[in-house]
Amino acid sequence: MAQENIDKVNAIIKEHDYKRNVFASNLAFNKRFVFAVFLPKYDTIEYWRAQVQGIEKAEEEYRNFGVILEYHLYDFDSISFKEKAKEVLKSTYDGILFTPTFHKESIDFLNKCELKNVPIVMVDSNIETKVQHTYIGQDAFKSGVLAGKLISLVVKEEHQVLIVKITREIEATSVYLQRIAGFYSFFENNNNLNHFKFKEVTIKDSGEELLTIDMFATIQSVFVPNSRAYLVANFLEKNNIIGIRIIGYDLLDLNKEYLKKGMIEFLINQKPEIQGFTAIASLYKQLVLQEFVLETQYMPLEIIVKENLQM
Amino acid sequence: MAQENIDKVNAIIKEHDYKRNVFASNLAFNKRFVFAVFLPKYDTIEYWRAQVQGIEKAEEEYRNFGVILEYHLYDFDSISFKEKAKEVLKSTYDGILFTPTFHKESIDFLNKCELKNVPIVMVDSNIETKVQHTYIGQDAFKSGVLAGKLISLVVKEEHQVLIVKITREIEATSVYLQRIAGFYSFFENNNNLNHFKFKEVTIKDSGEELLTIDMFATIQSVFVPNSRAYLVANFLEKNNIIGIRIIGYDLLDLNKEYLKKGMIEFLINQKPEIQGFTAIASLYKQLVLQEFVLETQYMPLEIIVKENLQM
DNA sequence: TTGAAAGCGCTAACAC
DNA sequence: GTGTTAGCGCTTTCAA
Repeated sequence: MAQENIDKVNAIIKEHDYKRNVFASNLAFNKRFVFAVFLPKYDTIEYWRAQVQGIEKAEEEYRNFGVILEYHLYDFDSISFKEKAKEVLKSTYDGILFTPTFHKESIDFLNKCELKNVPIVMVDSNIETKVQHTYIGQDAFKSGVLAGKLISLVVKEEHQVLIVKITREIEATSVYLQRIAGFYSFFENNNNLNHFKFKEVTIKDSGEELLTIDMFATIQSVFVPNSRAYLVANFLEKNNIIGIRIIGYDLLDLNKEYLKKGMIEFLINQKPEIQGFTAIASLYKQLVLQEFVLETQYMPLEIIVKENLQM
Repeated sequence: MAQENIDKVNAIIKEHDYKRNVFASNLAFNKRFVFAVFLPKYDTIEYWRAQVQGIEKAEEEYRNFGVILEYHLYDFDSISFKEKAKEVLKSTYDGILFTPTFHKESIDFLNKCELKNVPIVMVDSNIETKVQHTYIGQDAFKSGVLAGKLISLVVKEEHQVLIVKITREIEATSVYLQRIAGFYSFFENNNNLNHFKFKEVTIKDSGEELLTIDMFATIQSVFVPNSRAYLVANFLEKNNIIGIRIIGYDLLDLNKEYLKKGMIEFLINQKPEIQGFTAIASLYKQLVLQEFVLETQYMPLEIIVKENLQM
């Protein structure tokens, strides 16, 4: 058809506000949409279990609409990651849901995806790349700023904050570093808060036994920039240290327990279930409904205290 | 067909995990679903504007699926309410979205709806009735408890809280009364918090001019159990009274402004857009997808401070 | 490049 | 009560 006529048709379509009938279209199209879910194994990591719960909810909701998911879940090491990446690339998918757990390997994976021209949705943490993709997750820096604010609310005069970094990853791009940066920036930008002092400790490999009573000697509050707040709470509880306010991240069962007990004051939730659900929904909208979707969807930063914790 | 055969067919359906093809089904059914939106006029009340924004988003999302909305919006008085109620009942709708603004009139409306056997979704506040319906909204009592907690966090030793009731409704079932009940209950259940004293003032008709400087003489914090926190913030700002923490409800533009300025400390958000969206989605799921939906969906209680306010 | 026709899986109307 | 069939609006295929 000549371009001229295409334009004419489009004009008429627009004029009459014609909308394709989704039912007829998809019935005739008669296609299944198969998405790859390429994530860490969730049976070992509670955070990812929540993401997958959201994904499964979406799977159920969209199953009738021809959406099928195939899971490729790796152990939390780069070798397993690369293995599964190969698997994903071998098959032909209509869309890919993925999180950049290992930086270099992820870049590599994305570049290979680009060649196959498959829509990609990235969850949990973003990555700098020219490869076109949708991001659904938190704004880590801002969540650190929020943590700073929350600490500042419960203040007494002289106040010392301990930042406890408990981590096994050594990635320089890690989310928790952005959170800490945001945390400090809050106090820098509010210089009426100069009665705050900070101390940092770093503990490798989730080893609670590396915490010592000395660390908490002059401390009024603790900031744990990842999901391990329960380790600190547990330590303080065991050693009968009271009156220290803990702020942490993520609604893990253990964190929730200490929140209920009052040992943890605040948790910032990044809504992993919603992330997972939204990610699949985003692929569904792009492919099944052929709708335009936003490139970046930041999750709202949810403040959870004992009183608004959902069971 | 004999019951025996029905059972057989159902057994086979189950065995083969047969799922009706939604596309084919709705294409053949070839029906439009028309829902009535029966709410207060949103051009005068910002809270309802947000609800309607969510409704419109759902309208757009589901338009392709045969969903059509018809709006019946009333002025905030019972005469207008009754008028529009009559309108709604005259037409034939596949579903009704509604909020019980006026108690007696709402009961009446619900009873008449029941005769027509139309699915009803109620938003914002619930009502005790035997008429089958879905409720989507907040847990007002719990939100009051949460407000209590938040006040307790920012405490100094001797602390006096002023509860400012600014309202035009006199309904005994009003949401704000449940919030106040929840608020007090928080302090009753935490009797280590007995250094809190409370004072109440009631102001009719959103009249800011009825606030006086005396009211705030010995006050460290203010609880406004509805969306009028901005009136108090404005008064304090004009009179140069500083150091009083305000906690209120709802992300109205004015409230947000004072939150940004630091004049309001906390806002509890009941997510009106999400309520509106969810309400339409619920009708859609019941009718178009013929799915089972939950009878009650409480919105999460969202704590908003300056640092996690979304623009 | 264009036109005609089959058929996607289901519902509703109709005939038996 | 049961079986048959047209047709919903679109995509794809095949023929011209």
